[in-house]
Amino acid sequence: MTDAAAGTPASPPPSPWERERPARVHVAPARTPLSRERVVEAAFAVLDRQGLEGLSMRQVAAELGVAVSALYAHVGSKDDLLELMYTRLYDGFEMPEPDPRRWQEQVREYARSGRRRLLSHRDMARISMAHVPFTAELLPHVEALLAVFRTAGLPDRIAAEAGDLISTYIDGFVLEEGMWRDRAARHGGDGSSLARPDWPEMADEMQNYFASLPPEDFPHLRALAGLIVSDSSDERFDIGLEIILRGLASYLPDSAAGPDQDAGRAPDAT
Amino acid sequence: MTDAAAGTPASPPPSPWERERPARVHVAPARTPLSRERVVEAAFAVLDRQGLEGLSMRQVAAELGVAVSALYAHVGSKDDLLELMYTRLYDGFEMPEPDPRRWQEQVREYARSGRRRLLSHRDMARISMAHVPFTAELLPHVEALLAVFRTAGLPDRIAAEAGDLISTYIDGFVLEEGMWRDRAARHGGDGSSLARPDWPEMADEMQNYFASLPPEDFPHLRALAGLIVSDSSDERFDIGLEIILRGLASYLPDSAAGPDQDAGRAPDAT
DNA sequence: ATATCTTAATGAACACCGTTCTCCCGGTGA
DNA sequence: TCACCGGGAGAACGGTGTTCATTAAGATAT
Repeated sequence: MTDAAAGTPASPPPSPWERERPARVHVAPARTPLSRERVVEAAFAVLDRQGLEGLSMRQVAAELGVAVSALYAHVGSKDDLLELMYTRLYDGFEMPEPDPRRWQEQVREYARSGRRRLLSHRDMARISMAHVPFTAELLPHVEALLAVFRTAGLPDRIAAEAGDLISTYIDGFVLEEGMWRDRAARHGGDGSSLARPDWPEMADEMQNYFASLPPEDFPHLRALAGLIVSDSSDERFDIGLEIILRGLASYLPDSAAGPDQDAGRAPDAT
Repeated sequence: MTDAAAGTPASPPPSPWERERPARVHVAPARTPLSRERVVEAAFAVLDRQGLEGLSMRQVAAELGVAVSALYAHVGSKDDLLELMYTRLYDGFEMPEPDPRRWQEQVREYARSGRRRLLSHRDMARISMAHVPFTAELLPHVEALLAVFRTAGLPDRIAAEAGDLISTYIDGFVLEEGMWRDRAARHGGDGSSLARPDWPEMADEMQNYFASLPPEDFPHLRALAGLIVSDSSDERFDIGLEIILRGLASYLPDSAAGPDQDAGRAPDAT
């Protein structure tokens, strides 16, 4: 493409059997070296912009201005890349020093910050759901969480399940949040470049739909409609969390009489 | 659609947020009746044989000995097909008549049979996790579940969350089960046509791994290792379920004194 | 300075994927 | 009898993850 001069007889196009020599066009503007970290970073950029469906190796490569195959020198496979993204979610995740008197508040804090991290990247809950934290980098976090439960005095069988239980709850809750968000986006932004959430309108439609159900067949759904499509996801998250915490607390040896003083509603998350 | 579940309440009109399906199945088949039902059936066959990654329109078509494009006369899209599979999971799912005195046992039964259904098809939990039961066919089930919670006397805010909570728990638990199963299969059956689970060997390896962790850094993980990789998934499922049930029970107006007589450990003991 | 080795990036290729389009066959209603 | 039309066939389009041989560039050794 360099020599398209008009005056000189143009070279014929190369015959198919002779290998075309690129003649060193468009090379090397002294770019920063590609690294695993940069690949993961670009993957997050693509994920946030296009969602998990749009997260392809080619898109990541395009984000970096690099060939697709160059990525495989740093990540091994797409699954590998997703696992790196999953692991990176927990970078700098501070785990509490177990304090038996504050264990419920500590779990609350863990769960809320976990949800916050999941919400910080689009479709991140879907990625998290597909992975298990039993890798070398993540085991310390699991240990710290189990420490909270066990030093709180929970029986071993309960403590062992508690970790899975709240982790699954966090992932599942945020995943469902994302599904509603996507649905609302598809609802409002029809093919437009920018799909605005349009959540209030959709919540209204759902309310109307629930209200239109035959009252004799769906009394409870109608009664709870307002709470189910509640616009305050934070509150819903805290309620589910509290249910689990109360269930765990009931296994404390000294909890012969219901929830302790710390098991009330959370003081409204920010 | 011709044979709706007889025992369950009638399906309401489709909600506005669920995508409209062509639903052009009305012609009486004269010859080979390639029907929506047969497509879904073939999809399940492929799913069970090849897993979710191997479930492609082309594979389904091959299963039926038919061209790929023929499928689109009956299902509209792959997402549509997945939703049909998700919906079919609940076919013939009998929901209990709410009985305030047996509500915990009713929830236990619901959860266990839900898990059983999820386990009846490979990777089904992943499909279930990606969907929401607020479609016309599934709303009656949601209603019935909420009925159990509400007639049990749970406050509305709690009952509204309880449905999501245990549904998420069931899906999440089975999804994790499947992940371990896959990992074990990849572990033992290396490329072979038949990947045997080989679970005991992998459980041993995990035990060894946990045991090899530095005791001063991972005391709790080491202490709980045996319970975490327990070979009895049924028991683990029941324990997590019991935690949730106890948490819910704590919101009952008359539960000033901890768990009631029905909230003990599941009958199956270690 | 020259030759060699190493590393990372390239572009083409492969085998798939979901979806759509056109074409054609065969049974049905008039 | 004949036009019609729905359902299946087959090819095609643009996209996917991954692999391969080749090349450009830098470092090292002679």
